Amino acid sequence: MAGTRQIVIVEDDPIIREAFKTLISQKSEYRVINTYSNAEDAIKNMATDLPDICLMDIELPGMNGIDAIGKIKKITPDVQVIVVTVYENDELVFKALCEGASGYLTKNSPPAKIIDSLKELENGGAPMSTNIARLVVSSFHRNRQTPLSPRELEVLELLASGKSYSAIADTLFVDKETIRTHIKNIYLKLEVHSKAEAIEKARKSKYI
Amino acid sequence: MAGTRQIVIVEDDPIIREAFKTLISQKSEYRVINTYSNAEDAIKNMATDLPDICLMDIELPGMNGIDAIGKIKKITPDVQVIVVTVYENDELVFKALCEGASGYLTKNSPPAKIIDSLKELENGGAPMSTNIARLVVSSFHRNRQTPLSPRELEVLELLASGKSYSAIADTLFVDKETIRTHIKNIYLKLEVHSKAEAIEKARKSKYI
DNA sequence: AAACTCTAACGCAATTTGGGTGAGTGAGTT
DNA sequence: AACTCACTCACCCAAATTGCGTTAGAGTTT
Repeated sequence: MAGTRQIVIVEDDPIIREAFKTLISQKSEYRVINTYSNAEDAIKNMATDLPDICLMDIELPGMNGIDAIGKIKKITPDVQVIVVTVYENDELVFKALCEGASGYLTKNSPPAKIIDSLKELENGGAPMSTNIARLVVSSFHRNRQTPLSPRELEVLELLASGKSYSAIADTLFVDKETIRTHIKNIYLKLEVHSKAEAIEKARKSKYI
Repeated sequence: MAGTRQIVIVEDDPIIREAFKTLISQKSEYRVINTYSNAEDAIKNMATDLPDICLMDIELPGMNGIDAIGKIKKITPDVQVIVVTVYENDELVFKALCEGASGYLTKNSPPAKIIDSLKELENGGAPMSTNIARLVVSSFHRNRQTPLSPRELEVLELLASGKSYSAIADTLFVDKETIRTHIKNIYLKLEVHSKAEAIEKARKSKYI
C-alpha cells in the first residue's frame, strides 16, 4: 500500500537540516524518521532506518555525499537517494547519478519543489532542477562541429566498441585496408597516435 | 528581450495538431507560426520558419521524427526540439536525445504540462515526462549484481577506453601479465572470447 | 579545377591478443 | 584450521593487430 513514506535527511548544516525536516513533516504522507549531520552515521543506521527516500547533501564533513550514495545503494538498494546541494557542476551530477542517485536538486529550489520531488519519485520519476535536467539531456547530444567525415565517425564508433580493424571491415563490408586508411586519417585529423587517444578525444569532444 | 516565442508543430494527426495549436495559442508569449503533417515539409521550411521551438511527433508518414530531429539540428542548430509522442520505448528516447532533442513528452501529458514545458525550455531546462526522466536518469545507473570483481571492473573499463594491456598495466601500476590474467578471467566470467564481445556484454548488462 | 570522401594496395616492424598452465600472498569465511 | 577469492606474476606459443609511409582511382561537391 501507499502508506507513509519514511525519509532520512543527511545534511551537515543544522539550520537547513531542520528546515527540511519541518518542511517535509508538514505533509502527512511523509515522515522524517532520522536526520544525520554526516554520511558515516547515516550509513551505519541505514539498514535499520530502512527509509524509502534519503535526501543527501554533497558537501559533508568526512565522507562526501557522492561516495555515500554508493555505500547506501550497496547496503539498501531500494532506498531512493535524492541529492540536494548547491553544486551544479557537471562532473558531480554525473558521478552522483552513476552512483545511483534517483534525483538531483539544487538548494535554491523553492520549498514546494522539494515536496513535489518526493511525489515525483513515488510516481516513478526522477526529480531534477531545471539546470540539472538540461545537463543530463545535453550529455546525450553530439557535437555537430566535427572534423571527421560521416564514414570516419562510423569507423571510430566501431573502434570505440572494441572491434578490431578486420571486424570493422566486416561490419562495413569493405576491405581491411580501407579501414586502416580511415583510421590513419582519423588519427591525423584528431592529432593523436593511438586508439586510446582517439577514443578519449572523440568522447571528450562528443564526436561519438 | 524575451519577446514572443515562435513555434512549429510537426504532427500527422490533424486533431491533435490543431489541439496543440489551440492550446499554445492561448498564451500570448507563444505563437504557432506553422504546423506540418510530415517531417519533409517541416524540414524544407525550417530555414525560413526559423522557430525557437519545434514540437515533433515520432510516428509520421515518410521520414520518422527521430531522423527529422537530426536533419533539423543540422540546418538550424538553435531550434529546440521537443518530442511529443505516445512511445515510451527506451531506445526511441535515447535516439531522440542523441539526435539533439531538448525534451521528451508523452502524449498523455496534461495540456498544462505542455505549456509548462515551453516555459521550462526558456529557463534552460529539459522538459520530460515523469517516466522519461526516470529512464534517462536510470541510464546512468550501474548494475550492482556483477560477476566481476572490483579490480576486474576497473580493468574492463580501461579496456573499454581503448587502452592496450600494457597501457592498462601502467595505469594500474601492475605487471602486464597481471592484466592478462584479469582479462582472461573476465572473459571466462562473461563467457566471451574477445575484447569486443566483453565490452558489448558489459555495456549491455551495465557492468560498466 | 580544386577539395573532399571513400575505397584499396603494399611493405614493414613492433606490439598485442587469446589461450594454456602454474603459483604465491593476503583477506575473509566457514 | 581449511577453504575460497581476489590479486598478483611468470612462461610458452602462434596468429593477428596496430601504426606509419606512400600511392592512387572513382566519385561528389563547391
